[in-house]
Amino acid sequence: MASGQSRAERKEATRQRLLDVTLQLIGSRSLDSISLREVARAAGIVPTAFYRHFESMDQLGVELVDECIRPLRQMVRDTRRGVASHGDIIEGTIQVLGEYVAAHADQFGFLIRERYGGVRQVRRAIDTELTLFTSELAVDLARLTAGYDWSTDDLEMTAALMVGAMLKVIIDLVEIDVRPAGRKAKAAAILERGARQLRLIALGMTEWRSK
Amino acid sequence: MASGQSRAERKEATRQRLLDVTLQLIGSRSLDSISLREVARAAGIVPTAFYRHFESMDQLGVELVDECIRPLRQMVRDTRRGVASHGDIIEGTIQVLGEYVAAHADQFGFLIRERYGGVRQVRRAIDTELTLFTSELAVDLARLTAGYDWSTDDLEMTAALMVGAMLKVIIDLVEIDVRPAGRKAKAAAILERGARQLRLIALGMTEWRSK
DNA sequence: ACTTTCAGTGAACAGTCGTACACCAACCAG
DNA sequence: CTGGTTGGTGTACGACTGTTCACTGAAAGT
Repeated sequence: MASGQSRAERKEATRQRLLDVTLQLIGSRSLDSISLREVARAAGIVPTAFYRHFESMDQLGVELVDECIRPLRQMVRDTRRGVASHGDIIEGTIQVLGEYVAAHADQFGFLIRERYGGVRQVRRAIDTELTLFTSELAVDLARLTAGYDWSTDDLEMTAALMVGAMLKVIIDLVEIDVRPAGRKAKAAAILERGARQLRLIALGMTEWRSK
Repeated sequence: MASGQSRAERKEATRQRLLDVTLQLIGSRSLDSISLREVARAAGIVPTAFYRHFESMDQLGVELVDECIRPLRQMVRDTRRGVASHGDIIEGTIQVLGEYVAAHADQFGFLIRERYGGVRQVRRAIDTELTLFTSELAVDLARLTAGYDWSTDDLEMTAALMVGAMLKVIIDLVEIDVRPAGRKAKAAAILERGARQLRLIALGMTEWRSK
């Protein structure tokens, strides 16, 4: 352990280590089945030193959500950019989705597992982000349906349906990702199915009229 | 505690009590954050007596899934019956859904929370049931799309999309159900949104052609 | 150079946990 | 009536938990 760092840097390093080992320790268990001592042990510090960085495991959980959601935000941004250049919106979205989930399987696994099972604060943090995601998609849809005067309610419900479908794709991807026997083929099938579901919805949109 | 029962009946009674208190103890926590001792305490027996009924909390969890899924099966059956008598399939389905979730909020809450966060065996038990549900819907859809020669893949992906949407409805219903401020109105809004999502999908189906 | 700050230490605490074991006493079959 | 079966009891054990407290020593501020 070379130590050519300032004190603040050292602190930030262990803090990050605590977050990292927690994520990796989680594997496929729930956050609140992991003890503070266990995390400290894995991070190579004494239990009491944990409190120099977080006041509880719950708080660590909330900050872990933030960190896991950052790549998700990046994904959304990239998708929107990719959309501008590609002709097929759905194909582009699905492709980006596949890449990001593969690159951040641990983080997505954590988010999925804590979405409903976790502590209230953690659940809330995830839920907020997801709602935000949905509204952003609704805005995009408004652009696409301009001229058909869709109600905001209809836009929101369609966006929610699409986000739900994408979420299911992510979940399925993460679930196969753990044991990589024929991983690529399975992933492709899941993505393809998601794409078809989006197309089906898009097809419905062409016929839909807000009443 | 009047005891005008046979020994077998007494045993079954405490067994059921263990399942009941676990479900009610779960409230909004995860199953594996509940200790064997806690359950025994709530059921009014000594910790060691727990082993006369289940060999571990995990096994109790699996059996609890079975018990919680029974009303779900009933719901599916009722829905299909209701469909035969009603003109509007979607409207009927949604209505039955709303009633069943309201009547079994605890059970559904448990299933939702353990769907991704729980122990492997519990997750598997829930997943199996859900997959079965989807295939049954696919069969129903095959009847409706007869003449348009849909591929089985397309039937399955459409059924999955619909089940996903319904699942989201259930989740939203359970989440508001805990604090009943304006519960009825919110529930109605959620159900209405779910109905519209199903209609949007149905609309897409009329335009879809399997390639 | 001197003092303050503070990330990390190590021992100790009161609890809770799962489980093993010997022990009842009420039921039931013979 | 009798003897085995078996839910349920009570005690005990070692392991692990979150948190307290006084501490150390190197970096940072002056």
